[in-house]
Amino acid sequence: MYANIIHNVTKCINLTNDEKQVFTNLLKVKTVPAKTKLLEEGEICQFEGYVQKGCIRIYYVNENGLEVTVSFAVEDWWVSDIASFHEQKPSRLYIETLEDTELYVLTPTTKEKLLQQIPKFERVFRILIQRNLTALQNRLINTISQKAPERYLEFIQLYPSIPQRVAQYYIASYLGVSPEFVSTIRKRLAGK
Amino acid sequence: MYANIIHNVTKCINLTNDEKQVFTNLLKVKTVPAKTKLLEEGEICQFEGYVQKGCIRIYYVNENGLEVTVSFAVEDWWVSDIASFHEQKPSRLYIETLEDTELYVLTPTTKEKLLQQIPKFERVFRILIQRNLTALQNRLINTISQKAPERYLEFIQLYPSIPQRVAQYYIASYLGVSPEFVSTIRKRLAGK
DNA sequence: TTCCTTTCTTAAACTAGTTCAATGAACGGG
DNA sequence: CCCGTTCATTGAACTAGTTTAAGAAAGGAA
Repeated sequence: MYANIIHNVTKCINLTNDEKQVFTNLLKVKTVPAKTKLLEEGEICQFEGYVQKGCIRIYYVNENGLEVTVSFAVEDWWVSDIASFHEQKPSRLYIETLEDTELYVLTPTTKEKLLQQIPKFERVFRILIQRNLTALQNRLINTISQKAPERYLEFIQLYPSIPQRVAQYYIASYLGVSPEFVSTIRKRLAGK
Repeated sequence: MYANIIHNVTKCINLTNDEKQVFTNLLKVKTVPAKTKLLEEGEICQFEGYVQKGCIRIYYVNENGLEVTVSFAVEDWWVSDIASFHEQKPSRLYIETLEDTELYVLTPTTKEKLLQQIPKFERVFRILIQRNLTALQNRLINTISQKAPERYLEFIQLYPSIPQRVAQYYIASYLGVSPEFVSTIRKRLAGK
């Protein structure tokens, strides 16, 4: 049952069987139907979740009501608003399931217990946040320096399963173009 | 001499006089002339620096040779490639002074010593990286959801001193527009 | 000062992407 | 099974931003 998440974590640190036990005992299983909001703007994020199954979207709504998808999370990704979770301050983001989803979650309390009992987990979370930072930096650079068709190609490299799974306007809101223009891009690329 | 950096750090944690002493003893003062590269793509970043005086630019050069300015750092900002520094892996970024600059730097060694002797500094660095993440997220959202003139206005809010200090094409490469279009934006805004 | 170099501005022609509106495809509910 | 809804496609008219090229300002070195 916990094979995936254990595999994910042991890429960063080694765990004894006892430690694996302690870890998985602290996880809460959360099963959520599609189209459910796990976090809304203004709320304080109380979870860090590992996606066992399903698909999630993290997005921001700007002053004009325009949605910007910051990232997706599918199987084997972690999802949270890290800043809101750590500093226990209101989030600017929405987090929403796009499919029926199964998560393993840590709350501030269980995460603290985990770090007390197995301090080397600090490393796991530091690596997660650094990866997050690097990914975001790359995304920013690409957004600024590349045209939409190139960004689309990189997108499907990063999330190969997403185009089959979610509505096209979510992809548009990730790429920062109109849904119509995603159609145009696809037609052009198919033509080659 | 170290008043600024102490003030910066004590916004996150309290320090006794002894601890302040330990901290500042571990800092290396680095004086760098303008137009000097502190880090180039492919190198491993060996510093985290606090800007005591001067102005620095962090940028990325993409496949087509186009430069994208990721951020600036002026007085009271920290500067580093966090991912490269922590994981001791090659950087994708360039870091360059735009003015004669005075930095207080930590190396991997001195940072480790600092954390051993005053573990509560962990908190300072965790907050730095989280702020970095939040700032980057906001920047991405703005880049995607706003037009260039709005982005320009937010830019001068974030870095009020920069337009007077650096060439306009650096601002253009931060905003993701051509230098000519920055001219156009300025003319339009001045006209109001 | 003068000259040279670097940066900034302006305008005209162009390209990337948007908006609007209409049509078409896919899907779930009764 | 049909019907309503939601999403994707297409095209035409439009807007934001680029490119190129030329000239004007500004700054530094001799």
